[in-house]
Amino acid sequence: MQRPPPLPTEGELRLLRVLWDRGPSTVREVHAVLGATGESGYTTVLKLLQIMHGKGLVIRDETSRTHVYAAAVPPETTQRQLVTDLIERAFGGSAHNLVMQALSPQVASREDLDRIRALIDGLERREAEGTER
Amino acid sequence: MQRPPPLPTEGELRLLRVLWDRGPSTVREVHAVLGATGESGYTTVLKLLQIMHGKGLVIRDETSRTHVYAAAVPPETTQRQLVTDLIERAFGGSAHNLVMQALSPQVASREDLDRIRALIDGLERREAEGTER
DNA sequence: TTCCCTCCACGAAGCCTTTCGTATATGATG
DNA sequence: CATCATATACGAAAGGCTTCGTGGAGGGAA
Repeated sequence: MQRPPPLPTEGELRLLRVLWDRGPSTVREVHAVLGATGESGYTTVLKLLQIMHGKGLVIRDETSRTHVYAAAVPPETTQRQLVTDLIERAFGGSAHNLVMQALSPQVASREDLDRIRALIDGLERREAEGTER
Repeated sequence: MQRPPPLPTEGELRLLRVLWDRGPSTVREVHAVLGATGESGYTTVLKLLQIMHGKGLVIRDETSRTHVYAAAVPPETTQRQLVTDLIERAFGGSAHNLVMQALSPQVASREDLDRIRALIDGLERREAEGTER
């Protein structure tokens, strides 16, 4: 039995996002993507991926000499954990309070609000149907 | 001119929540609240409050010998910063993606969903009126 | 005044995260 | 086989967070 991986740190999350975007990747590939933006040494990326492997945040294929890393869990799972954690730490455990802040115009763009409304519409419709039957 | 205070760390947020709940408080009072739950040494709380004062996260009244600490910013401001930060780090900058995760049943309770729907209803109504005129 | 209790200030230790330099192994090339 | 480029592994340093021990100052009680 294996416990779920811990929450990723700041830097780990940066790498995870690359792996989620690209799918399984070598260290060099991940480094190339990051080099475009934040700049990080090659061995730094390598070390971090090794640590993440130790934590169970990523899995890797070692059959070829150049290992291929992949995220161990889908983005939704990690994102849900992060949201849950933030709700717990900063919003007294209430998802409602968090959403309220997320909907403030300083945070959500016009497009965000439109899409969120559509989301809620769908949610309400599905629930209404469920209630009728 | 003074820059806004940085994002609070985990431990700092714990103390901030006490100050937001209680209003201005002495070290001893904050410590008493935390002692009920997480258990933290008195000097630990003191030291952390001092650091937070240095960072501008809290203000303090030093007129009496026992200083009185208060949060420097209202909870909404910090919460908005935290949400924005998380959206940036984990959701590719899209508030919509975050709200989607927050609305998942594993995160939001039935009460949360009800209240969020009411929130959206109000938001839509206000916007509809604005559109008509 | 003297004693004692409470409070703040300071410093240091332990831990984690992040970064990178260096050493070692592997495979291709001549 | 010797050489070179590239990959991984290892270790250490720097910085930040959290914790607490100790020292010294202040104010009330005897």
